[in-house]
Amino acid sequence: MRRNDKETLTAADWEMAALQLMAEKGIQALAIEPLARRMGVTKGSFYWHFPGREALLEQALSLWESHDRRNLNKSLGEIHDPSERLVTFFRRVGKETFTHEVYSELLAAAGHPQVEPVLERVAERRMKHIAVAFEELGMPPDEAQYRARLTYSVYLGFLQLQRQHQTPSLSSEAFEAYLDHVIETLIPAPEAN
Amino acid sequence: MRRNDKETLTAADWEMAALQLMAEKGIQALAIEPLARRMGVTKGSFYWHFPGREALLEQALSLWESHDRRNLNKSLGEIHDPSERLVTFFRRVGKETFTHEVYSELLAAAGHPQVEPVLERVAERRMKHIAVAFEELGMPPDEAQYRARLTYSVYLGFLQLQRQHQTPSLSSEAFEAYLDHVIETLIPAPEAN
DNA sequence: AGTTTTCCATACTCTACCGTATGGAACAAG
DNA sequence: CTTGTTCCATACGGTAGAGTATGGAAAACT
Repeated sequence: MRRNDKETLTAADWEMAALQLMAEKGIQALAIEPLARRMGVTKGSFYWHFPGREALLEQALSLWESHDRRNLNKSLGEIHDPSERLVTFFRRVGKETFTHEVYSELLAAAGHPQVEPVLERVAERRMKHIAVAFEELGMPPDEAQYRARLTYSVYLGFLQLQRQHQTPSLSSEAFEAYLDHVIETLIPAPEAN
Repeated sequence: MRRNDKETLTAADWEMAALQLMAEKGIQALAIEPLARRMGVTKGSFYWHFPGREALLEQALSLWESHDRRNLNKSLGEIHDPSERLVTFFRRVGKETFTHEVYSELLAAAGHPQVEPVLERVAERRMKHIAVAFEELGMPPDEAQYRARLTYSVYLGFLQLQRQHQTPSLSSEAFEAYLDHVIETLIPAPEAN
């Protein structure tokens, strides 16, 4: 029998704590000893659950990616109107804060050998998702793909500006006005066609 | 009299080499000892020219920012047609490779206390520049500002995708086609009005 | 009860870098 | 030629974190 109480830590606990730390201080701050201190234990614990830092990062990234994948398919997949689906995509930047904070830090670590493939897959999935929506709005496939890349770039750029504190507060009316402009510019009106 | 030959290093040499290293490996790789090794000297040299790592970074950032500022005012400022000016802004991503490589690495280091203010100023300057162009195209100030932010976000997102190797080669026709789409979507046609 | 796992603490070693202290070669100035 | 200045090398001490080795307490099993 395992001790399932909270007296002892599991590998999953370490992975969650790792994501938490990454969301706050970035991936370069993911170090074993500081993390252990934060969890009230020593690294002796860590090295029992994981062979090393690399493995922890690998698992944490994998955990995050599957969360993200589930979000994409479930939350966004259930919206039938493509126009509304695209709008929701932008609005989600404000919600799901944690997932976005992690993503934002991962973006800063592109070039890292373990992070790079994750970023590539996630961006690919999301852009395909967006391209489909534009096709459903009547765009030819080529244009839909370009528009999807453009749309996703806008999203990435917004995250970057957010990191630089150069974006209006997400719940302000300035943000809403900007969002309206973005939607108007990028998403074709459904009834004009 | 100073020895002006190449036997001895200057502070400017260190700053240039620092930018070079940052462009290649990122700002977190800017360490004194590795940099000194690269330059064929030891850190004894460095600590003669600079009080510490912070000062070097400060100077290097300042150097880069003034380069960037000059580029913005000179290269882009001389183009009178606002439409062409905006197009040129996007096309410059391919040229001026070094400046963009540095910028790309700086973006990854947003949140760094010394980097953050630089990024804010640069983005602010550029977005104002872009907003002016949109105003010259007949947009009301509010909309021009939104469109400028949107345009700059596209640019930032493109840089990010480039870091992830998810952008077509800059000299391919796929890139040209995408660029056409971006221009068509973001920049209002001059003769339609 | 005795033994075996499980989980973690402690105490090392090792590497990489920062910053300092000091000496010394080369050149300039007198 | 001597002296001072410029520029750099060498050697040292200090910090932070990675990974290893080992012991030990507590639970789980038999």
